[in-house]
Amino acid sequence: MDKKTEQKKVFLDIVQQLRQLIKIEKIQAGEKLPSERVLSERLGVGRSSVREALRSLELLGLIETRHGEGMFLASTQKHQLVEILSMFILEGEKSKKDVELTRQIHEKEAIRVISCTETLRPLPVWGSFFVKLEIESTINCRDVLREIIITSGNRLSLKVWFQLAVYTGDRLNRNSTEEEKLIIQTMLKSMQLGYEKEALKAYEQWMNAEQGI
Amino acid sequence: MDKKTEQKKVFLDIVQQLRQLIKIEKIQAGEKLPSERVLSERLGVGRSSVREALRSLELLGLIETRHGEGMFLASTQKHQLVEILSMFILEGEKSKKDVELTRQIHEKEAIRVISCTETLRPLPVWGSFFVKLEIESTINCRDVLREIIITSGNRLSLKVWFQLAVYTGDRLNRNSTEEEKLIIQTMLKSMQLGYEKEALKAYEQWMNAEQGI
DNA sequence: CTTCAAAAGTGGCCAGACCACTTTTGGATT
DNA sequence: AATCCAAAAGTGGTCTGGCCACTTTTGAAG
Repeated sequence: MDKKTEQKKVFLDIVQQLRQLIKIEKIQAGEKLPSERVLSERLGVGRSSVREALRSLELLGLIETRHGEGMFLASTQKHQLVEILSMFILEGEKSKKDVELTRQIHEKEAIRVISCTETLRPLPVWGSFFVKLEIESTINCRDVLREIIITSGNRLSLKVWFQLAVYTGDRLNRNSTEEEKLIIQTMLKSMQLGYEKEALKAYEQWMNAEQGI
Repeated sequence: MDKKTEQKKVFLDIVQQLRQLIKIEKIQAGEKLPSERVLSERLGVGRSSVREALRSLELLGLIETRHGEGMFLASTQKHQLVEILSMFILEGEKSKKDVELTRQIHEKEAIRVISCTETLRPLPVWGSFFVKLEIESTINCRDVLREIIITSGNRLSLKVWFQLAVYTGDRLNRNSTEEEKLIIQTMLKSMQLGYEKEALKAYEQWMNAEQGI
């Protein structure tokens, strides 16, 4: 069913797989990534395709390359806007509440965009989520939200969100409760069906349930 | 002296040259770009390097590729040709469209918050706006939006918005047209009365009208 | 003039080669 | 044994050429 979205763009697929790999191997900022040749072999694709993906990530500032040494996961904060945000956060000018609310602004908008965009809803990434939700008894909250923002397609929004998510820390980067899992399932299902209101309602429910954690 | 700034990466250099090419040849949004092979020859580099640059721009959403057809400048909103090149912030690595969309995310949320919050709606600031709209034949677009964001009460959101607004520049910091003025009046009125949907509808209308400016 | 298959043009992807640079290695020197 | 240094290995940077899949154009047959 997802044939048409799968047949395209190997280099985009590689970008996804790289993110998986970084997660699985727990590669931290500043640490070394596998070499191009190794990635090429491990992923079963040509080196040039790997390079296309890596160069894209480099232009996004997500990785650094050092000639003769290798590639490294970029230390965060290269973006002007991001720096400003960080300054604001460190100043503690207001409360965590504003950070949280602002983060949620981006999350809600992403949900709206996806729910209202025909071409975004049937993406294979959702399928993998549903499978995971079936198999696993829990799921990482931040991962779900990040995937949603990424899929919405606004890369600047993603950058802003990511910084805010980092600040939110372990209150976001944690496994869901059983109750939350059900809500998340409802939300994703609604998004996929294009039910914007239901999706947002589930999202609100999720965020409220989170308060008790 | 500029040892460290010297262009080692060909693919980054190509990104720059593409920007020049688009400017010189006056290629507009939606129009076709030279083929990879032509670019390769014209820029005197290998096709694989050209592809690394192009794929990076694609991931950034600046160009679209259609298999068998060619590559096209991403058709964002129908801007005037004036500063298509400013769609690129090569150091900032973000596209104009994303900046605008992200800015609007914050604006819309502020409108929602105000419309749904009893204590925010009757604020005196709105009164002064209505007076001004009565007397003056026009009003500064940025001022209106800034006031809305400020009133919504999320200071972090305001900071983010302000940075984005600076970047948007004179397309935002300008006086409204007669048509816009009426829309703005409708929007403010709706907000004050708590009519969220109507307010957002007017906002959308405003932003769409802005495209023609 | 219409039809439609072949050709041309284009992006997608891969394999191999060479270069420049850095790190590692292992033998020679002290 | 410790040190030093040149060779080897590892890695990113780039180019060439090839093959495939897809779209548009072309030109000959009807």
